[in-house]
Amino acid sequence: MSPRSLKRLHRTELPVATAALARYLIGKTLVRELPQGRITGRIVETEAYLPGDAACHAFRGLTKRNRSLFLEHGHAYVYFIYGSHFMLNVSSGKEGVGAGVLLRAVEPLDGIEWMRKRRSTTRVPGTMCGPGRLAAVLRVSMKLDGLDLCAKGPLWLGTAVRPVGRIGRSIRIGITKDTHRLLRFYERGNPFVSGAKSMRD
DNA sequence: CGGCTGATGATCT
DNA sequence: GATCATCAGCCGG
Repeated sequence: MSPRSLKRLHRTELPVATAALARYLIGKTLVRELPQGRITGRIVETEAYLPGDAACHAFRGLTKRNRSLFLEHGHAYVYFIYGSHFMLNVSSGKEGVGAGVLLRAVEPLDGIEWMRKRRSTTRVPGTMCGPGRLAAVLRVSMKLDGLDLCAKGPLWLGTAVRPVGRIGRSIRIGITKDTHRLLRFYERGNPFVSGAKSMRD
């Protein structure tokens, strides 16, 4: 099920603006190359973190931790939080602009059996719903921070394998600043989207 | 389903 | 010392 038609997204086709990129990435493919094989998933939920947005990690300027957010759009920004989870983001904006898109949920496409072994849970459907679970299954860690997701490598963005459904929009999940902004995007009705039921319709 | 809580460690004040 | 873009487990309805 890894069709030849799966191609890397070219940087020139990625929207530069953060919210536009967050919306654009819904339905696209996330590809993880591992020694054990390839895992692919369909991106079904994202959140935008804009310049001037108090919830964005770049809000207070460049630091060692958030420097990848300032890379040209299409690079990975990975960080560690709550003592146990890695979060995977796609940088947005031109080089020097601190903004990005958090990948919150992916619908499993290929490599599902291997993914399940990675997680010692009895729950089957929610394998990659939620940013922490997503990173755990795809073995995303700080080693991937700063990676070019438009280039051949261990993690990259690919074209959609099937048409995207209706896209919903809501407030972002789990933040404490700038909470009212409608910067979360998701494919409506997709069972792999995280959050409460009301946040999936 | 929805709501709550403790775990856990890097980062910044 | 506080904060934090979360999660699993547990509880009540």
